[in-house]
Amino acid sequence: MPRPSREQVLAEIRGTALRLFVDQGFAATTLAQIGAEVGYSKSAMLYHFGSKDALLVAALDEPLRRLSEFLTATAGRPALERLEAFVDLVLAHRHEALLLVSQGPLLKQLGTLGTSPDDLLASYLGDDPSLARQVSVLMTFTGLAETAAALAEVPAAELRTPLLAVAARTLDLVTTLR
Amino acid sequence: MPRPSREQVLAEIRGTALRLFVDQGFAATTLAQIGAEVGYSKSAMLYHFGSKDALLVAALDEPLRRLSEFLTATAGRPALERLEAFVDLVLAHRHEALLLVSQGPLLKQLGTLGTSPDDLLASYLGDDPSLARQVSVLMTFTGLAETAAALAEVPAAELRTPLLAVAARTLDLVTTLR
DNA sequence: GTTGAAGCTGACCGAGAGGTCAGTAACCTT
DNA sequence: AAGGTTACTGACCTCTCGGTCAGCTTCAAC
Repeated sequence: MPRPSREQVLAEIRGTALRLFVDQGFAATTLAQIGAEVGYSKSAMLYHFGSKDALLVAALDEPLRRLSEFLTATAGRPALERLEAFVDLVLAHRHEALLLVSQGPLLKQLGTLGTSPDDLLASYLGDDPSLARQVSVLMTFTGLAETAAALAEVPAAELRTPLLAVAARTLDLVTTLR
Repeated sequence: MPRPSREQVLAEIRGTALRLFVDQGFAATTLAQIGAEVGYSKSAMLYHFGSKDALLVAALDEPLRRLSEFLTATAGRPALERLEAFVDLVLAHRHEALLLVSQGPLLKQLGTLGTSPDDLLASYLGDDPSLARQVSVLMTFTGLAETAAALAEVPAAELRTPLLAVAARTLDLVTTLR
């Protein structure tokens, strides 16, 4: 069989690294461990990404861009429709979502990221940055990510409906639903 | 001035360790760093607790007991009253709450804890372990902890009302509210 | 066939981690 | 005053980590 292209290899490394960072934490994850899971040596990780920090940044870059694009693309949509798309996005990328909400301090001290989680929150807040609204959005955002990750064994198709119903309540969109 | 009692010193170490574990992650936190913050050496941490893992267990023991006691004590109460007390508990111990929800894998591989987070969830679930109910409770539990921690600069008195309102919606207790 | 770049490895290095241990100072107890 | 326990330190050990480097193989270009 043909050996995989460079971008395929890099993508696999990024994905594996991200998963391990989420499961064990960034500091507790070893370059050698990441390498072993994808069938390469620790040196190969450093050859491709230069440093462990750079690997984290690279692994976060795509999810962050996808999320950022989603937020701008759905900025004008009706709230419920937007939420629906957001739930699907979280379900499709549970690991990434969890990392973004649960590793706040780590991401802040990293600095070199294009978009910060705070920007994303502000983008969802829209024109109402009241404390009540902040709490609603934060509860939804973090709750969705944590819950989808905690119920990792439940398939997305099964999890989608209850997740959407609860999130709609949290955001006070129930009247729209009924 | 009289030098602090043994239990005072131990409690201060546990509290500082817990805060650093939450802020930086367990693996990224150093015994020397914990020691420096409380004015002792790394060796003193090991003298008092024996190992870094044992310090984590010791630091988690009291919060877990408090939470466990709360759950059994309020098991029979009306849902809204129970939620109110729970919000107050989370607000009073934001660091502990965040550690419990965000470091799931770490706690599991620890093993030596008296009560596991899963037990606590089951205790709140009561007699309805349906997926919809699980999602509701998980969203509330994790969302509250993450949100209270994310808005660390907002005082508890100010955060209490919006937090309670949103959590009540998430748990579908709004009719009770109105 | 030669050349040179790309991909990757394994040996190595320095730093920093948790943990051990002998020793010391302060404090009871008798 | 003496003895013993408690609290704590600093030197040291060992291990593991991220990172560097020289060198090996593969393969495309010419």
